Amino acid sequence: MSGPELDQLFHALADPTRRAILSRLSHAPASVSALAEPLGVTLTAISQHLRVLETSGLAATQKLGRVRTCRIAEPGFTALEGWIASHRAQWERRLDALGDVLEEDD
Amino acid sequence: MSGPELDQLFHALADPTRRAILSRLSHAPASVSALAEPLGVTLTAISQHLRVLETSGLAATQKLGRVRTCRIAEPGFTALEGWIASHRAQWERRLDALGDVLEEDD
DNA sequence: ATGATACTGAAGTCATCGCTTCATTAATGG
DNA sequence: CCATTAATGAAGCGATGACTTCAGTATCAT
Repeated sequence: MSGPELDQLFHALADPTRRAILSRLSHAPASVSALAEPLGVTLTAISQHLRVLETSGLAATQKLGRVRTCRIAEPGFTALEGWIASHRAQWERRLDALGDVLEEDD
Repeated sequence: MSGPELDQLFHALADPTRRAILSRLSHAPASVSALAEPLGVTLTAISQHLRVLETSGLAATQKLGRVRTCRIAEPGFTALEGWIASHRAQWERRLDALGDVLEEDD
């Protein structure tokens, strides 16, 4: 889970169209055309988004004939949860420590 | 947890300098100067990063005198974990379904 | 008051992003 | 074989991103 990989991962998730694609794929696999149809963008745009999702490990695709079938992939989500898990402990300790200080507020 | 908020959140996390800031702050609060020192960038750059982190709910700052003290904030991380939690079930169901199909691979 | 310290605002630069159009390749169906 | 369909490559465009420098504003110490 190196730095550039995390850059790619979070960057991939930062775009609403890509998150919509992921949401769609988490329901069922789909072709590029099927993904494009409800999103109001070009096939080309979807292809580009898919490349981003693929290199960040969030989606995987497979071309059979002229149809590319896209689905959710594991490595991206594993990396995401791994990063959060590796920081959660410190966050919670820090946020608890803040709670002690913030008793004058609110 | 609306769309634009998620955009901001993931965008904030996509930058290595900002993640370094968060990592530092998850250890202890720090001033802007203290954050800048080990990162090899300008004070101005840190100020700009802090604005991003603050609007995405990942950090909070407070200026006393001429020193701005920065610390981890809760809403950002809550939103992050909330988003993941709301998708994990479908992902896992999907990835399990893939496992059944991927017996020809690897 | 004076000078140093801690930061912020404005403006500019260079790279990257998301998207489009146009052209092309490749597979499929009549 | 020919037309349609599915997708990709190339190139360009407007917008945004990360960063810098330079100039300013407060605050603090002496």
